[in-house]
Amino acid sequence: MPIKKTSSKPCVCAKPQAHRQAALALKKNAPDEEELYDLADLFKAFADSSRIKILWALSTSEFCVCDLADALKMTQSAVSHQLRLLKQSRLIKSRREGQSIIYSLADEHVKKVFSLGLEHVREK
Amino acid sequence: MPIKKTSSKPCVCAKPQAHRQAALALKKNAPDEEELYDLADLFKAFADSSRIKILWALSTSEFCVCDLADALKMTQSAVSHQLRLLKQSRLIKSRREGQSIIYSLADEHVKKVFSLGLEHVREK
DNA sequence: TAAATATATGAATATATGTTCATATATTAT
DNA sequence: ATAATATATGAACATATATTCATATATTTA
Repeated sequence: MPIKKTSSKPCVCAKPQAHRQAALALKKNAPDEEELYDLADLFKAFADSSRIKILWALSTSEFCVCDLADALKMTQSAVSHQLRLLKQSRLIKSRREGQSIIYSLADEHVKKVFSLGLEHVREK
Repeated sequence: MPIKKTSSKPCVCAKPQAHRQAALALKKNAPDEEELYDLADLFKAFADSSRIKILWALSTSEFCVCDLADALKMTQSAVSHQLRLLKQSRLIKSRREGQSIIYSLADEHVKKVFSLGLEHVREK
């Protein structure tokens, strides 16, 4: 990773005093660096329309891979790759059932995030 | 955009009947294609650690660009580029105040999404 | 008006990521 | 055991994107 150059010097902006105090408060109260990375990673899982579709489908019912592919008009391979990412993000879980692997949501968080997001999108 | 090949034929999976019905229900009740794209786009705005940091900062206080850069150890240019994306996503707003442009959250949705995400990340 | 400060932006670059293709692995049926 | 079916995965490719660098624009100050 390259070394990030910071801005050369603090600006003389409209609210220097207020911002200095706010910046200090930031450093004290902010979630630590790692937690913010995890948070960004969580949202990355939702940040692709293929995965959104998969998550939406799984929020209505569990599915095996090929039925997901069929319902979402995606190739089996593409679905499988995305399922792997979603599982790594702990958003979904799976179990084997004969030849099939059945995928489902890991918990209720996905539905909550989903509906909150939809709320925002629909407000406009 | 390339033509997506779908899986060649429906599988004979463990729960064909249940999944056929679920797939049909999906097509009837799913948010339309465009809405799902918008939803993915919304989460894309949260899906980068630089933007997450910016949003976190703005959830505690309004800031001008250079104070943001200073507080987050980013270059002024990088911050400005990201602020543009966040504004396009309607997550933040801005006003001019003298030489400075002051940025702040557009509404309470960001905080809600944020805290819901943190909840998930912290549960593990 | 000229200089200084704050912000925005286009081009270039490096990196990340989504899909495809080919193929490997695992389970079931014959 | 062999064939068929379901899923997973590595490599290659195309695209998206985050940052940097140089510079443009806008406001304030001298």
